Amino acid sequence: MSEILLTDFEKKVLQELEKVPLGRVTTYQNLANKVGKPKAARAVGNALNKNPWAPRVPCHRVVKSDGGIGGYVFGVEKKIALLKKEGVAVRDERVINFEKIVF
DNA sequence: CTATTGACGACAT
DNA sequence: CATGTCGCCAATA
Repeated sequence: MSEILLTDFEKKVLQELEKVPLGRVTTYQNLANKVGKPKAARAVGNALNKNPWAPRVPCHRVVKSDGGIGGYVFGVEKKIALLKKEGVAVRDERVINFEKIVF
């Protein structure tokens, strides 16, 4: 049963997130900007939290604009582990490879 | 419609 | 650099 229980805003966010290639990370602010609402970074985070396709969409590649790890439905620790595995350097819940961020 | 909440951001201290 | 305060937006009760 596949029905859309998501709003346009959430759909846009998830669609943009799907475009993020492996080994790279994006920011909530950047996603918000892509959906046409550069000030809705907070709402973007909420959208990911409701994300029904957690593993399908790379929600673990989203970090805060200042390099913070942010959050993760399965636990921040899990998110960090995944990022490191994909080639993103992280240290104390903080992304180091800022160059790896997709703008 | 109003109030509350939340994976955020920028700025002040 | 860490913490606190305000602002901004969308979803939900």
